[in-house]
Amino acid sequence: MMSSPRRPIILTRRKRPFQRNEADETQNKSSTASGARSVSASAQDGIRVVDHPTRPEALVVVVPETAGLQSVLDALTVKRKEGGTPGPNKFIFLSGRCGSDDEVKALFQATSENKNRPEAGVAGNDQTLPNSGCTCKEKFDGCVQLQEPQHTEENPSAVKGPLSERPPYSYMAMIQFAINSKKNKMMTLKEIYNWIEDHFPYFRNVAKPGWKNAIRHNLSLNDMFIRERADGKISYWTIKPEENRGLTLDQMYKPAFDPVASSFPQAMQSESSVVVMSAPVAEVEEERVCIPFSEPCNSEQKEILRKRYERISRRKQRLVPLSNEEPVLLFDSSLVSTFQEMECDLEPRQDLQLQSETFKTPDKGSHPFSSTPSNSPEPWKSTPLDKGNRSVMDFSPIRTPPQRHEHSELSFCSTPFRDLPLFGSPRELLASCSHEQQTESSNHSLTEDFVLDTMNDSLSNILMDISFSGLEDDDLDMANLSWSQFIPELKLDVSL
Amino acid sequence: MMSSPRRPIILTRRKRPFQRNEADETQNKSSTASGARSVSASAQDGIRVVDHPTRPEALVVVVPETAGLQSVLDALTVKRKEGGTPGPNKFIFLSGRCGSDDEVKALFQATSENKNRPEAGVAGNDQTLPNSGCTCKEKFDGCVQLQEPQHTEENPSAVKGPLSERPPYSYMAMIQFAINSKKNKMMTLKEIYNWIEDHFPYFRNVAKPGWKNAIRHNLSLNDMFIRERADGKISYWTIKPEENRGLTLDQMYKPAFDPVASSFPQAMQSESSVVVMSAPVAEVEEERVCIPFSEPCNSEQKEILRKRYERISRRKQRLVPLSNEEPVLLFDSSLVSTFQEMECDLEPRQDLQLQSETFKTPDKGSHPFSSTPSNSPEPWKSTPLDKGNRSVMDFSPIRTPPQRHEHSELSFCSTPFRDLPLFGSPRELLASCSHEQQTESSNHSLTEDFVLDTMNDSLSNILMDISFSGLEDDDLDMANLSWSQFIPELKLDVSL
DNA sequence: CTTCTGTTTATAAACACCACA
DNA sequence: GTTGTGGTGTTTATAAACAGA
Ligand SMILES: [Mg+2]
Ligand SMILES: [Mg+2]
Repeated sequence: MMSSPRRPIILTRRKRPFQRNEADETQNKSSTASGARSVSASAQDGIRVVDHPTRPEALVVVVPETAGLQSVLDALTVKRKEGGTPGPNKFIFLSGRCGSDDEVKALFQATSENKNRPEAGVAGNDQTLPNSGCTCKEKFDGCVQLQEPQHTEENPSAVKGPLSERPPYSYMAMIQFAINSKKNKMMTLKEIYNWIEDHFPYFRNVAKPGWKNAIRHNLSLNDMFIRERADGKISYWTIKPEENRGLTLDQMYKPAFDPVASSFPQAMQSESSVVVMSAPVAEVEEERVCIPFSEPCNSEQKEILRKRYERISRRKQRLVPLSNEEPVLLFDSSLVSTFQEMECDLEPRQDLQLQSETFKTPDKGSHPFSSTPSNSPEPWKSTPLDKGNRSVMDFSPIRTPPQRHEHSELSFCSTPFRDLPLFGSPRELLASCSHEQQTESSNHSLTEDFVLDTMNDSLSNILMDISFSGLEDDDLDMANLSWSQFIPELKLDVSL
Repeated sequence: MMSSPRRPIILTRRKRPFQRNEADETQNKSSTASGARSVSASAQDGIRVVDHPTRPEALVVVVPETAGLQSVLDALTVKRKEGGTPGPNKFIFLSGRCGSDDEVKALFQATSENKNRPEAGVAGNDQTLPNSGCTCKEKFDGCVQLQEPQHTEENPSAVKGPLSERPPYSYMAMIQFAINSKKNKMMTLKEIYNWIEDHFPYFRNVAKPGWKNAIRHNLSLNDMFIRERADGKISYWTIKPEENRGLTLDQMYKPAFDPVASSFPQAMQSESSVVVMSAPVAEVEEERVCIPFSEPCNSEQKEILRKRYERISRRKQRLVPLSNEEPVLLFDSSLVSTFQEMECDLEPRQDLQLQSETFKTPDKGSHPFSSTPSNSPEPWKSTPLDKGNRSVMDFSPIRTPPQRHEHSELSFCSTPFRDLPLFGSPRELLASCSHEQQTESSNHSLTEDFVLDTMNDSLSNILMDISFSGLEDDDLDMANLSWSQFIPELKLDVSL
């Protein structure tokens, strides 16, 4: 029934194209009119740059595998000249053959439309936030919360497909989803409960009440979740900004049984690769977040990338791909091979057997011979062929090596994207990018970093957040930093 | 049967004097001849300074409650003049009325005699350490491992009283005991297993094999335990030096059923207080480890001390005293009242009831109403009157606020006491001690720090380790730093 | 007094990784 | 060389006790 206790298993590599079910174009109801500029695809070397349908600060870049990095930069430069000054600062790269621009936009419309749900219709608990002395800015568009479509009371049973299947996300992941869904990135415990119950009815309907204990346990135990007390009595849970990957539920791809996310166009489900990465929100000076591209990479380069990965992620154990009914996010296999040796040989999976009873209740067996309690020494009753049931999503907090400050005090009015700019200028980004290497082998190109940082988020989620403070929407005084000025510099560094 | 999962419950406040059983003076077999100097008690104001029976670097200072700090310093100065140059640098303070000097020495003989057990007689696994390319110094006397009395094969059944009662120590504590028992403060996993099995036969005899899983789990999860790989294949587990409290099993007081530790003189079991604290081994510059004395302390001072405690200890939740069959370490109640409001009103404890079945097997109940699974909403089947079953020992790692370095590389030949001196000079100690305060209320005296740092180790274990590098036994070139020169400075600072 | 929130430990489990047979 | 295999290490889940508001 319940899946195994260990579940970093989030986004898994898929083997075949999805079994696409039909009810697709039914929910194209999202905000195509709100922030969507027109699709302006500048076809250079087959590259197409498409506005994100709902997020004006984001661009979707469709890159064929044959296209070089130079072409991408050119295309972005052209696109930059078309747009206004506070242009997009987030880039979602799709590598591989994709359908039309509308299909690309529909792709992100579907996933960014976050489960139409009344955000404040549950119990009225959420009103505590805007009223309790919090003077946050009301409109902040750099954040993730794109929904609020004022659907009052849809059928909450349609939120998840089977209505009560346990989501494939760990508690740590779900808490991050919940907190990152708020503008100010802070939630009370009760709000977290409600968010999870609303988005995953499993916990409201079938889970034992102990799941709330588990939530509290995770909040306390994980260093990335910190409690901040307002002057009043209520305390909010936040995510350490320097460890926040900005993960949100809408970044996750929902498998076919999800009626909302299943509207992927068929053409994209075969060979495309979606690479979306959330950069850490706080200051990141040592490790760079770069565009992932598949470049050939020899073994020692792999080793360098592996070590670099270990510096960035707190995770000590590598993640590996695969599974079928877990949520899947498509990506190009050539990206994987640089870090994990292409273990895509998944067996046909004789599914069932004791499928529904693999969860072993504790205290039952008292296996007297193995120190790991479940390593049943009788091999005939082991769970059949769990190989292949692997994943690649890394929800672990970001490791920030020096850990300079013990975490800032409670700052209510801060939107992390604004108060904690990644860099003061594009030149700072590039300087730190090449500065990092010069101690050891200083001759590997920038594209290696791309691949590396792909590994950092386990090849699944790379949203490049350049997000200079000078380019923020309301800091237009500094916005004369030309975006196209940034592109040639990057080009220069790469060609070196 | 098994006690509750949550067990920071280590050293508990006791209510009445112990039921002292008789087999006491039988094991005075320890190394009185080895490093024991003669008892030289300099009675000033009733203070007696006694050499530690087995540890030449340590002094036992018996301080009546009426004695002032000045008297202690005078007594230590006198004692210093008697000894040689590399004099003792560890001080164990006994406050309260104690017996004769021999009784005092017998006290520490009994407890420091660490469970006579052949250290290499189990399976031969321990030989990996001295042979595997480790070039550690063979003789290091600043460490804890005092046993090795070459008792080949005593009855291992006599190690613990009931032969298979679960020890009251958490896994984290036991791992610290194990690792700190080694000279070089590093152990392989197998060595840790063996040490625990040898010292607590419960795990060899009655525990389910899952306890080894728990050990590994603790090693991995706790940041204070770090794995260091030699160039070879074996990997050692160590304790982050800056978080190591130096806890050892022989610092713990064993209750009466323990035949070894039960040899406390009767006179000391009534009103004495043992205060032993291990200073962190690594560099500690912000927070001072000071002598605990009971000084009157008003409420705002308490608040300062409480906040300071929170800076030092990683523990977020206060510890509270009490229990009866748990190991007990005596301490003066006036020390407690400064931090924890003297909650010594323990009920008479109607002991049994479902005493032997309080451990609830998971998955049994499915309590559908409380998010903490065991909060059985039926109050009639709750465990009876657990109030009073409290403790005060803090095994949590020491919090080092800035966390400057990511932990040094694997240094095999280092003995932490030598390589990581606490201070370069006594003056540095005092400077940092008074330097710490000057930001806020700079007028509270040094004795407040004493009380505070008592709180840090939960009023139970304070071993003052002054341990200047210049006073180390083989660095005699710098040893002309007079010890008596240090004492007046401290005196000056205190009287200020 | 209870309930909710928060902290800490214990235990089971899955699985990754690796030395070694 | 490959290939299991068992020991070691990491991570998550769950139950539980208990502190504190
Ligand atoms: Mg936390
Ligand atoms: Mg660890």
